[in-house]
Amino acid sequence: MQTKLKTRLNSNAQAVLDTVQAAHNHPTAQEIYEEVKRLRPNIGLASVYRILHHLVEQGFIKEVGRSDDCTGYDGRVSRHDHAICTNCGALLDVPVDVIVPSEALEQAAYATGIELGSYEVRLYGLCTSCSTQKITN
Amino acid sequence: MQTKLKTRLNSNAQAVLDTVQAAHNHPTAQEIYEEVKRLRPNIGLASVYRILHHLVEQGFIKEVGRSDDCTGYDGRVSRHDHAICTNCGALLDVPVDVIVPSEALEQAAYATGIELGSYEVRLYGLCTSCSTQKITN
DNA sequence: ATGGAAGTGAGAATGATTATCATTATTAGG
DNA sequence: CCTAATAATGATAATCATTCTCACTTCCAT
Repeated sequence: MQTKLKTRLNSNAQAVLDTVQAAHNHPTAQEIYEEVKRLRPNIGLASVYRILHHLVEQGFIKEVGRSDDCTGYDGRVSRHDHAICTNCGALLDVPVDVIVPSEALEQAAYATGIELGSYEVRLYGLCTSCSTQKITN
Repeated sequence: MQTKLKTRLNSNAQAVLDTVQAAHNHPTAQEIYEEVKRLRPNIGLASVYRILHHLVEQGFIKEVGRSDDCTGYDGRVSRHDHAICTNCGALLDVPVDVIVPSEALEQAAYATGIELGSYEVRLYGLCTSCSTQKITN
C-alpha cells in the first residue's frame, strides 16, 4: 500500500474543510455535519466522519480531545497552545505562543525516552464567563 | 447542597483507589474493573464508574484523555507533564518537570482571558518502541 | 461508452459511559 | 439488640458518539 497524496479535494471534502477552517470553537463531527448540510443537504454523517479522518491524515486539520467525550476538530494546524476551563470545559486557543525553553523540552523528551516532534502547553483555569459567575455563587 | 467531604472510603472505593494508584499506565475504567474484581469479585462495572467519579471529584485521582476514545485515570494528582506517541497513541508520564517561565504563562492566560489555575506541557513524538520500529519500515 | 476504483449515504452495529431500580449494607437513635 | 432512614451496590437497560456495511453513484482512463 503506497502513500497516496491527494492533490485535489472533491466538493464534499472541500465543504467540510472550509467549515472546519471557518470555525473558531473546535467543532464536533455533529456540529460540522449540521453546518455542511446547509451547503450540501444530501451529505451523510458517515461521510463527514470519513472525510474528517482523511483531512486529519493528510494534515489539513487536527483532532483535539474535548472534556465532554466527543472529538473536536481544529483548522489551525500550526503549533499553538490551548486553555481549558476547569468549570465548563471550554477549550480555547491561546492567541500567543507560550515559549518553553528548548533545553527543558529536550531534557524532558530524553528523560521520557521519546523522539520529540512537537509540543503543546495547556493552561487550566476559569474562562471569563465562569470566572464572573463564580463570584455570584 | 453542601460540599460533602468523606473522610473515609469504604472498601470498594479503597480497592479502586489502590488499583489506580498502583497503576503506571493511566488505566481505563474497564481495566480498573478487571483488576479490582480480583480482590472484590462481586463489584459491578457501574460501581467502578461511580467510585471513579467520586474519587475525581474529591481530588484523589485525575482524569486523562486518551487517544482511543476512552477515559484514563491517573493516581498522580500533583502537577506533571505528559508525552503522547503520535504513532501508537501511548500516554506517558514525563518523569521531570518541564519548567515554563511564569511570565510566559501569565501573559498567555491574560491574552486568553482566563484565570490561570495550573498548566501541563504535552510532548508529541515517537515512543521508544515506535521509534525503533520505524527504522525497519 | 465502459469497466473498475473510489466515494457516498442510510441504516445497523459497536462500545464506552450513564441512568434506572430493586436490593443490600450502614448508621443513628431508641 | 431492633429499626427506620439513608447511602451504596450491582444487574441491566438506555444513551450517544463513532464505525461498519453495503448497495448504489461518480469519476476517470482507456
